[in-house]
Amino acid sequence: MGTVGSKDGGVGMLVDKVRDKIKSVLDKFGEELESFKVERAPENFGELASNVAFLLAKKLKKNPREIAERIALEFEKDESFDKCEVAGPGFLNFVLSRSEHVKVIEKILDEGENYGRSEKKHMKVQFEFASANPTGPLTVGHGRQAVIGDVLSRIYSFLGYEVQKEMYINDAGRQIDLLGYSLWIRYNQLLGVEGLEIPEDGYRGEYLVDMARELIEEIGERYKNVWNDEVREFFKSYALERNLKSMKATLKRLGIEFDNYFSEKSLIEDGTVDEVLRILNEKGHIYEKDGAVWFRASNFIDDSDKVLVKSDGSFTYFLTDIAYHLNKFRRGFDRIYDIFGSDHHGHEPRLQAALKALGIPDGFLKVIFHQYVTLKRGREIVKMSTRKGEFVTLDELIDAVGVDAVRYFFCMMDPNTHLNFDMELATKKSEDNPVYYIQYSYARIRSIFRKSEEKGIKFEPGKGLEKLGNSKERTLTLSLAFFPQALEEAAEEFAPNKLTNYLVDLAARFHSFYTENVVLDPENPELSQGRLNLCKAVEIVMRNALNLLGVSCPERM
RNA sequence: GUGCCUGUAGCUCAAUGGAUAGAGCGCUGGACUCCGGAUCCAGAGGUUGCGGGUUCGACUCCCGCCAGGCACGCCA
Repeated sequence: MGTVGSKDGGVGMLVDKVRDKIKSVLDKFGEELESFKVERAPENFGELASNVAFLLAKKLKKNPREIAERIALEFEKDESFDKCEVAGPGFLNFVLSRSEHVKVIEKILDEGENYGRSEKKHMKVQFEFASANPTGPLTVGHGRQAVIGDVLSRIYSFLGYEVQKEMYINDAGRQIDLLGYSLWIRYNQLLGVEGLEIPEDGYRGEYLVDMARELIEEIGERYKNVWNDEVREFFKSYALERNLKSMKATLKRLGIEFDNYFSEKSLIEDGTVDEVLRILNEKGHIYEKDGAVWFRASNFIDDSDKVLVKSDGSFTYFLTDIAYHLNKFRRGFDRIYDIFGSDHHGHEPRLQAALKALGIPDGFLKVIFHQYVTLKRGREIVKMSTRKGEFVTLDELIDAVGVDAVRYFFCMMDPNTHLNFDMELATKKSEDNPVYYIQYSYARIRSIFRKSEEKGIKFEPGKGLEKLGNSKERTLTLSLAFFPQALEEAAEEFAPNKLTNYLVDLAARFHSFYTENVVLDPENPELSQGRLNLCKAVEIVMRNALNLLGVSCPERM
């Protein structure tokens, strides 16, 4: 099945129980199957279901129903199962015994904040994300990438990987030159110098005017009408530092901090870029044409050759990025995950080609793409562009809807789909908001525990679990057992929305349970204890999940 | 023109080749003298963009169209 796995060799306990049993039955039959499904059964089809009979039927060229019935017989003698039925064309539907359900809750109470965590995998991986050009404030689009990267990092870490979060700083190249020059122009404009205009492809955002104003306070008119190499470097590095600082501050508001920041310029200065050129040259993968140095991408992929060194002698972003990945490889990572906006998708094939040319193994780099965010104010679509300076910044969005909503909303949809973010709706803070729905269920549980003391029912961990067993209790417990599987799917598919979907479902099942069952009933102390324990298990799973999402767990709302 | 992503209920989105395609919002109608009604229960709502193909079985895989987004630079 999965490559991620957990310390029990896969997923939730109940699922493992079924899986192991099926395996042993197959073994008894002298058969073997590479993989088969064990999943949550639809309503009215038991608790868990497997498609194993279909797969075996295909292999043996027999009737799936007959095979399913033979397998089902083997389950009748097993005390861990209350029921095993054949349904439809050959599905196997299982109902687990009460003692198996009890074990789930006991395990969660026992493991607490470690429930769902996997043992160390001794795999060193890196997530690189939010590597926006430090040429202006982070936009909403960057925010989506940052949150996805941060949540995936948290999940992978929880699942036993050694994870490093890194941000690449594009502090070399033409964009930074333009940034510095744009700032110099704003500076001079404020000082009353006439006839200066920011170039067409320069940075026109208001933030540079503010920055120039502060710069004047710091250094006065020292660089008025002065433009030379020294001044250029000064404005470049000043603008860069300031932008970087504000980017970090914004991300920190969202609870995102990096383990490492990596400078593009350092790759030029330490010779890695030259080394890449040398290696590629030795291997015959580059050539000169029109005064530029080209990479033979066409030898590896269906694409045209790409420039590495421009005719003016400067390096392309592509070249430094190759050097960057060579550096990552040498740092000993087992795997690199780059998170890119979809507008960079054309970059991946040639980067992969270059890594291949350098002799870096296939599969070292995995690129995760996310589609961009369409920001709306009501019906009006807000067009975002850093360079023109028309954007709603990530900071503004956080101001408007809060950290929890921002993080949750960026996670709640498949990264591969376009995200419509209606600020008007998000600022409503109404019950439309799934994050409130989930947090409300958490606060409700906390409230029950506060109430329990008032009612004189002291919570006793592990007590009364055998009293549980009605349908709401069972379905809720089943959901708890699926938490590790939800995490695994989120990790394997790089889809934080698997986790948000899991949480909404868990919250709904809790609310439903809560409505039908009185938890604190002085007339039934044993049952009250059982239900309190179930609530505690839900609380633990919710907290673990919310922590991975970076969303807060309110005691009260 | 070429490549990538997307197309599912009125809207926003789910559904590792499986059972009757599911949630939320909105709409209609119900539910606390009781642990938090920011909740719950029920109902209406579908030719999964269109057309072929693969097979026991397709929203899912393959081919061809249509629509939207993105990218096709000696920008990053």
